[in-house]
Amino acid sequence: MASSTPPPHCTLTTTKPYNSHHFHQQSLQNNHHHHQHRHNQPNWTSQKVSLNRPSQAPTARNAAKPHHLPSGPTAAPAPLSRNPNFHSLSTLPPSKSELAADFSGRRSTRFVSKMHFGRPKTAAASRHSLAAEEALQQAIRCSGDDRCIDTVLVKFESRLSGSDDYIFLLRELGNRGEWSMAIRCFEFAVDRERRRNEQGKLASSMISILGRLGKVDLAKKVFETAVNGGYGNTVYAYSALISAYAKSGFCYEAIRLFESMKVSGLKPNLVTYNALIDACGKGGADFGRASEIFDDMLRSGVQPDRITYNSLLAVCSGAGLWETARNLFSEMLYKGIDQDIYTYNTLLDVACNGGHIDMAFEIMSNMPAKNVLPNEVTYSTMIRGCAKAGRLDRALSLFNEMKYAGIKLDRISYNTLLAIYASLGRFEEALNVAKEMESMGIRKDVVTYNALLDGFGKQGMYDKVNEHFREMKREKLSPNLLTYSTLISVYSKGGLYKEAMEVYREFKQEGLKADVVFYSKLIDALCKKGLVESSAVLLDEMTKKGIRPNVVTYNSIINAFGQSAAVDNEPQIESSHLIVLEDATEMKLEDHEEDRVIKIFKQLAANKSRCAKEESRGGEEIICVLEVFQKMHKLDIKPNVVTFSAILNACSRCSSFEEASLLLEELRLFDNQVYGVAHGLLMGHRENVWVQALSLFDEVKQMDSSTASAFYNALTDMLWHFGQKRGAQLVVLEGKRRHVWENTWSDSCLDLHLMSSGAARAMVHAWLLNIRSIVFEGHELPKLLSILTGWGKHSKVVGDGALKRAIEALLISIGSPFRISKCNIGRFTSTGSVVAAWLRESGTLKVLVLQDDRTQTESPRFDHIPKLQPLLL
DNA sequence: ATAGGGTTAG
Repeated sequence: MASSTPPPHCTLTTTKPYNSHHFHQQSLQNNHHHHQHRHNQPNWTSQKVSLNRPSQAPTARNAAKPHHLPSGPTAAPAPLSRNPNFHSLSTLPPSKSELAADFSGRRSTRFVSKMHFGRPKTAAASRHSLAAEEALQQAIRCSGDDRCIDTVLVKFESRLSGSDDYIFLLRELGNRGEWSMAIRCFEFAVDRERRRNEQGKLASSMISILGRLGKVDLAKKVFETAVNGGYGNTVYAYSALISAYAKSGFCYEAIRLFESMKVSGLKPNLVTYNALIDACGKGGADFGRASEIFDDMLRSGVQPDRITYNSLLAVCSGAGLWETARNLFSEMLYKGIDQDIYTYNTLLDVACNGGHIDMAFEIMSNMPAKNVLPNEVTYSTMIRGCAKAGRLDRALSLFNEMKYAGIKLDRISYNTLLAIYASLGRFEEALNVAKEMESMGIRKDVVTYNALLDGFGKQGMYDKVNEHFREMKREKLSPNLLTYSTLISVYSKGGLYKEAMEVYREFKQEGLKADVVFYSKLIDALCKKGLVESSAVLLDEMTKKGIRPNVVTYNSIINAFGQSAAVDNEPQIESSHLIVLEDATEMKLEDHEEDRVIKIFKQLAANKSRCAKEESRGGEEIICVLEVFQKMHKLDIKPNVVTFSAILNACSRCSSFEEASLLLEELRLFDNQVYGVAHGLLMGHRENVWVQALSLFDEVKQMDSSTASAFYNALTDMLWHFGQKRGAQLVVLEGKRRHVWENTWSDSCLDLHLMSSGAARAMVHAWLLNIRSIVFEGHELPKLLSILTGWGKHSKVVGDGALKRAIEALLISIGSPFRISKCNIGRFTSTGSVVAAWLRESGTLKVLVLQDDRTQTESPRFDHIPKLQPLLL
C-alpha cells in the first residue's frame, strides 16, 4: 500500500494532460497580487473535517487551492458598468485551478497540421522587383539542391535591389516549405547588406518564416546569429522569435525570451505582448499567466487591442474557462474594442468546449446583427461542439445550413462531416462525403483515412479496415502515428492480436516513435478486453522507455477494474491457425524479441481462450490495481475528477466492502474531501457531511457537463450499490437541482438517458413521488407520462441497454403501470389516469419511499461493517 | 500578432 506516500497534490480538473514543459514556473503566479484579491471565496479545504481519520497535514494543495467565482456558473457576468474603475483583468475570475496548467496542454499535431494548409497570407503591397519574381521562379526549380540556389542568387545579385527583394524571396520560399533554400538566401542577403537596419529586417523575416514552418530551433539559431552579428537586438527579432515559440507551443521559452528582452533594455510593443499572450494560449499556460502579461502590458502603457483580447479568449479556450471568456467578451464591448470573426469563433470554441451548446447557438445567432457573418470556421467549431455533446443530428443539420448559407466546405469541414458519419457507422454517407470532397478538388488526406479506419474498426468491419489501409498507401499517403495507434487499438479491441502485432511491427519499421497517447490507447484497448495485468506490464514498459504515463493512462486501468467478466464473448475471427508457424520464423528477429509489446501480442494471440477471466482470477486484479495506484503515487501523477469517478465506479463493481474499502483508501490518499463525502454518505452520515458535499459539488460543477455528470453518476451508483439508497437519492436530487444532467424533469416526462443505472433508479423514485404529490394535491396529470432511457447511445458500448433493462426491472418491481413504448424501445409510457390510480393505491407510497438497506451504523470504521450482498434489482 | 479538424480515461 502506498500509505506512507504523502498525498500528492491533486486537482479537480479534467483538462488534457501535457507532460512536456517546465510548468514549475507557474508557482510564481501564486504570489502575484492579483491572485490574492481576486478570490474572496472561503477556501473550502479549510473546512474539511476529519471523517474518522486523523486529518491530513496541510499540503501545498491546501495552501494554493483554486478559488471560485462567487456566482454560479450560469449566472451572468457582473455588469461592468458598475465597476467603472477596472483597468485590468482583475474583475475576471481566475483560472479554475493553478494546478490545472499541469494538464492543460494542447495537442501537438495542431501546430504541424497548420503548416502546409495554412491560409495563404493576403498579398500585401509588396515592394519587390520583377527580378525577384524571376529569381523565385528559378529558385523553385532548385528544390533540394543547395548549390543550385546559390547559383541563382549569384546570377541575380546585381538585379535584386535591397532587402525588400530578398524578403520577398524568403517569404515565397517559406510558403513553399523550402526553409533550407530560404536560409541560404537569407545568409546570402545578410552578407551583402551593410546597413544594420536592413540586416535586422532580414533576420526578423527569416525568424518568422521559420517559426511559421515549425522550425523553431532554426529560428532560434538565426536569432542568435543575428544578435551576435550585432543586428538582431531589436523588438522585431524578439517578437518574431516569441511568435515562433508560440506556434510550436513553447510558451515558457517565449516567456523566458520576453524577460531577457526586457533585461537587454528593449521595450516590448503591442505585437510583442500579443505574440506572448498567443504563446500562452497555444502552449496551454493557465489563464493566470496570460493575465499577468496583460497587467504588465497595461503597466507599461501599451494599450491592448482586438487581437490582444482575441488571444486572451484563446487562452480561455485552452484552459476551459467559459466564464472568464464571457467576461472578456463583455469587457471588449465595454471598452469599445471591435469584435471580429476571430473573437466570435474563439468565444464559440470556449462555449462548445465547456458543453454550453445552447449558449453557443445563441451567440452564433447574434452574429449577423453585429455585422460578423459566420464562416466555415464558425460552422466547423459548432459542428464539432454538437458532435462532442452527442447531438449529431444537430451537427448534421448545421452542414445543411452551411450549404444553404452559401459557405463552401473546406478540407476541415469535409473531414469533420466524414468523421461524424464514420463514427456513426454510416459508411455510405461517409464515403459519399469523401467523393464530394474529391470532386471539389480536395484530396483525401491522412485525417480522412484515419477517420474511416477508426469508424470501420469500431464496427468490427476489419476487412474494410484492411482495404482502406491499403488504399491509403496506394494513394501515397503515409500512415502516421495516429493511423497506427488507431489500427492497433482497433485490432486489439477485436481480439485480433496477430493483426495488431503486425501493424505494430510495421509501425516500428517506419521508424515512428510511440508516445504517451499511443501507449495509453493500447493499454485502454487491452483494459477493455479485461486484460488488466497485461496493461500493467505495458505501463511498466512505457515507463522504462522513458515515456511518462499520464492521468489518462492510469484512469484507463482503474476503469478496467472489475469489468473483465463483461467482455470477451465475441467470436474470434480468422488467423489463429497460423500462429505456430509464424512464431517459428519470428524467433529469428532478435530486435523484435526484446519488444514487450510484441511479446504481449504474441502471447495473447497464442492463448485467446485464456484472456480476461483467467488473468483476473482470484483477486489478483485488485492487487494489480493497487500496485498501479502505487506507481501513480511514485511518479507523482495527479489524479483528476475522472480518477475519482473511476475509483467510485470500481467500488460499485466490488462484491465486498473489504475490497471497496481498499479502493476508498486510495481515494482518501488522493483527496480527503472527495473521500470524506463518499465515505460519509456511504456510512449514512448525511447530515454531517452535507456541507462538504455541497462544496465538493460546487467544484465539480466547474467541470464540463459530461465530466460533472459522470462524477454524480459514479457517486450515486456506489451508494446505491451498497444499499445507501437515500444517500443516493440525495445526491441525485442535488445533481438535478444543479442541472448536471441537463435533462428535463417535467410533470409529463423524465429523461434518464444521461444517467447511470443507480442514479436513474434513485431519480425514478423521486420523480414518481413528485408526481404523487401532484395527484394528492388534487391536480390532474398530463394525458401521457413517459420515462426516457435512450438506447444506450451515450454508452461507450455500442447498443448497450443496461440502463433500459435496469429501469424496466425497477418499474416492474414497484408495480408501476409504465410499459415500453411500441415505437421507441428506449421509452416507457403510461397514461396519466392509470398512473394516478396506481399512485392512489395504499401500498404505493411505501414502495416509492426509499429505504436504506442498512441504517446508520454505530461503527465508524468501514471495515467493521458486515459484508453485504451486492444489491440486485 | 488572433479563429475551426483527426489518437487516450468518463
